[in-house]
Amino acid sequence: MSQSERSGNGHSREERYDAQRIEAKWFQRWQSDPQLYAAEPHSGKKKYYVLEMLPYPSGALHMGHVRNYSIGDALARYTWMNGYNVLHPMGWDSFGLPAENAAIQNNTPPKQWTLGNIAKMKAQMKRLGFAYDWSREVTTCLPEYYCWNQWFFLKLYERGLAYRKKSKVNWCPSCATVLANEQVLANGCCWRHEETPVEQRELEQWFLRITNYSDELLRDLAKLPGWPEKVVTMQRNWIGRSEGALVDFKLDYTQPHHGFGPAGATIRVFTTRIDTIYGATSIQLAPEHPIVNDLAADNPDLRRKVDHLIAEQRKAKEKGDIGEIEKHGVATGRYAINPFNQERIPVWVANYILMDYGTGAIMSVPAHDDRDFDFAKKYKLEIRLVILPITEDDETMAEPALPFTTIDGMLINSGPFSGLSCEEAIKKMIEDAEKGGFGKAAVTYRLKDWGISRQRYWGTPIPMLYCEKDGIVAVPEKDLPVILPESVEITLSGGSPLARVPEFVNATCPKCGGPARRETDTMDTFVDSSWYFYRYTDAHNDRAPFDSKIVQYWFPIDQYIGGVEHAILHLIYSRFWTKFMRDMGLVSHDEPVERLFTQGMVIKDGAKMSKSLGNIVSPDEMVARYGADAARLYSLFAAPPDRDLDWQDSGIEGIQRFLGRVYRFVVRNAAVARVETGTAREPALSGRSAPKGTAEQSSAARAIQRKLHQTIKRVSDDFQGRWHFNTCISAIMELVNVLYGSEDAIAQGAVPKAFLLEVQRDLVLLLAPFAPYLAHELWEMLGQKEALLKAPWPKFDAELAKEEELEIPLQINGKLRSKIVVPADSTEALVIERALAEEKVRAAVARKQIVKKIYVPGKLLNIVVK
RNA sequence: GCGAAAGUGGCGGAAUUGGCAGACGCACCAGACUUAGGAUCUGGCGGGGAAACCCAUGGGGGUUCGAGUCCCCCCUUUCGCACCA
Repeated sequence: MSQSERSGNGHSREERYDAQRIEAKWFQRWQSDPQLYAAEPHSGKKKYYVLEMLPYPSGALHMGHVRNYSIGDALARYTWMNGYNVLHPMGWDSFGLPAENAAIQNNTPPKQWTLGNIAKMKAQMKRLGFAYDWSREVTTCLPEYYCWNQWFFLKLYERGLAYRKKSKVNWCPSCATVLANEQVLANGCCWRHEETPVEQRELEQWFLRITNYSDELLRDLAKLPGWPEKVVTMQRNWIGRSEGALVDFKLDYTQPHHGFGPAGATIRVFTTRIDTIYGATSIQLAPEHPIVNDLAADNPDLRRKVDHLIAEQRKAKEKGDIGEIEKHGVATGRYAINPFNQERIPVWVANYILMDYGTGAIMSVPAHDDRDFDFAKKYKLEIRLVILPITEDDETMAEPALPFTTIDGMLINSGPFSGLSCEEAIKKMIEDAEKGGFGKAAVTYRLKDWGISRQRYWGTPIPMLYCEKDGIVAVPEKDLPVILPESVEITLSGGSPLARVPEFVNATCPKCGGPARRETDTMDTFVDSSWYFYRYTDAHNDRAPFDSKIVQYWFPIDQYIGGVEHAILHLIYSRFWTKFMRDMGLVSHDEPVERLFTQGMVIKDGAKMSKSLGNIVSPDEMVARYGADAARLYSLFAAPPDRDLDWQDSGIEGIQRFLGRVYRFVVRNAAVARVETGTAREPALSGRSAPKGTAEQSSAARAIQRKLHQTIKRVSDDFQGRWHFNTCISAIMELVNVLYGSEDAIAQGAVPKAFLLEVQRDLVLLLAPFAPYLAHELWEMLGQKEALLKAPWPKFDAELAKEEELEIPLQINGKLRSKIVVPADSTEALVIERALAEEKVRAAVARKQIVKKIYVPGKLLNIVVK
């Protein structure tokens, strides 16, 4: 076929790549087979659990979802093709505040709104061709699921891991509910209302004792080599373990007219540098420290100043520039005794001390701490040097620049401890403090217990009752689930909407049979997502959250894929939940997720897509214009998946063009190859049955074969390694370009037909994980009967991928001067001989002395001359 | 302030181990075809220069036969953490 015949009067109708027609056809077929993507319950195959983070059913998928699921779907399909029993489920994180907002705005019940959204998004996912096992779909807002949230809550309560306490909580006025610490942004605003400062309120709340697992959550990060370093670091920082000591400073009551108040006579400080304690020249208390209240009780002037500090701290916290505010404080006029040397040091209140870290009190050592140094300078407090740097020459030990904060030092001015290294001193001083009963080793954490009470309607009811006689009483397991009532008036003020539903609130105490009031708070939705991936393995179990034996088969999750924004919240709660379930005997592993992948954001014009910027790209529109395959392939092609992706409409057009090229090539060559191979006149080119170098193998055919196997390697390697699907898709494009470049040779019959069929088969197989619609269409066109979903992945043959000739760049003194083509098996001597015969090299080397010849086999030759 | 990642053509990006910088795609330019299409095919495309060549991976040094890649200093961007005692 000549070029003009091929493209002459435009493409005939069947040569046009009509994504909509193809995708509609396969969509229909796939819908008619609900078992298509089902995981096998009993299988001798190796299992593979690939999971994408379940979405919140907001109403429509966005491009971030498409990207996330395209990665997971490609992996699932690749894994199927490699013979695994694959679990690839999907579900809905469907409780949460937006449903209530929608209810208020549209007067639609949250359930109806949510289920409607789920239906819409599920249809979008199906249209995009994602291969989910829908028989395992999990919808967290349905009683079949949240029943088990309640069941777990009872188990936590039985084990003392759920408890109720009055505490200062983060209150978002916009959400009209409490937030977990993890849901408060660094700027002190709500994670969902980035402009709304979170307030502090005192409320009775339910907490989960995640801090029981602080150490294990930290330690087991070492068991997660398959997690991004970044996420591991974020979790480590979030847990914030800090090793040090608690030391008690007694208030000095030898001062006239002072007793002590309800907070006692002892100020307990936390320090990581007990070795510097002889340098402590003041005690600094957080403004909200209980002892401050006592000290200010009969001192209105101090009270006023302290209140000012509190207000200032709060304001800074709300503005988000805590850390930026200037350090200042106020002397209380009182003194405390350093238990090591009985020295009286002044007690201050300072705005840089936080009540919610450590003990809310520190010993201030200006010479060896940056902040204490600044503070002491400002208020002219004594700065006493107690640590010297260790130098080579002991004689000339110089005074360091202050503050000297490093721990590689030696103590001076520290009584019996002088002369010890810091490390030694820390050990010894803690021992002495323990012996003396005024201190001990201690570890503090930044991680706090997880407050899960939410004063909202659309969530899992907490299965607890309050009886006038028996107090707090758990709902008996047999009475679960506590059903969330459906006709509830929803407002965003006045506490939980459930409190206004008498049928819900009024209950009977299971202990005494008397009247009881039901808990009207619901659970944080992060409870739902902490264990949902276990439910997928046994989604219809109505006797237990899941069967442990089934979980045993599928867990851990082999690959979890989602956004890095869940690095702390969801991923730390999930780890906690797994450990708690392990301690219950429900599961036997320590960590739920073997490998984690965090994909980058999809942005447009350099900014995150958002309504206000008007730069939203709608998946529906992309699918309608270019097809699902193009949308998916582009989302993988435009950038490596771990980086942000800058969406460009012209880019997806290029992808559509590429799919068209593939389509047209197969349309032109499928039938030819099929018919001819039916007669088996020509040997297949590849495989061991066809010896290389036989006459039938034109150089064009060999070139195609070489490129094919190089492509198989590149694509396969990427699935095993870096997941740089952008480069493996470009590799497939290169293969297609080679096929186009060979069309004249094909037309002349220089490419054996059986091989032509095989190349097309492999091309389709390579494309199948990324563009399933087109791949299925072409697979059928090639006359393949086997199911493409589980057809074996093409095998890479290194022999067939080998180049016969190599182009060797020639450098003179490291500068590229020329290139020569040599047989691939050339010896170094031959390459050098040929290189020296090359004209440009001869000129460059003339009248010069060759100092050195560096040959990198198959790569390059560098001749060093003088 | 601390920690991490990144910085390469007009654009997205490639170069996985120190070995031809710019693969693949977009945009653009030219040509072909013409049932005139926002289709398809072919070719060109970092900068300078007629050419030989020279310059070029945020900037400056260094190591090396050879550096986008390794080392040191600096700049910028993004992300995370942040009075954490």
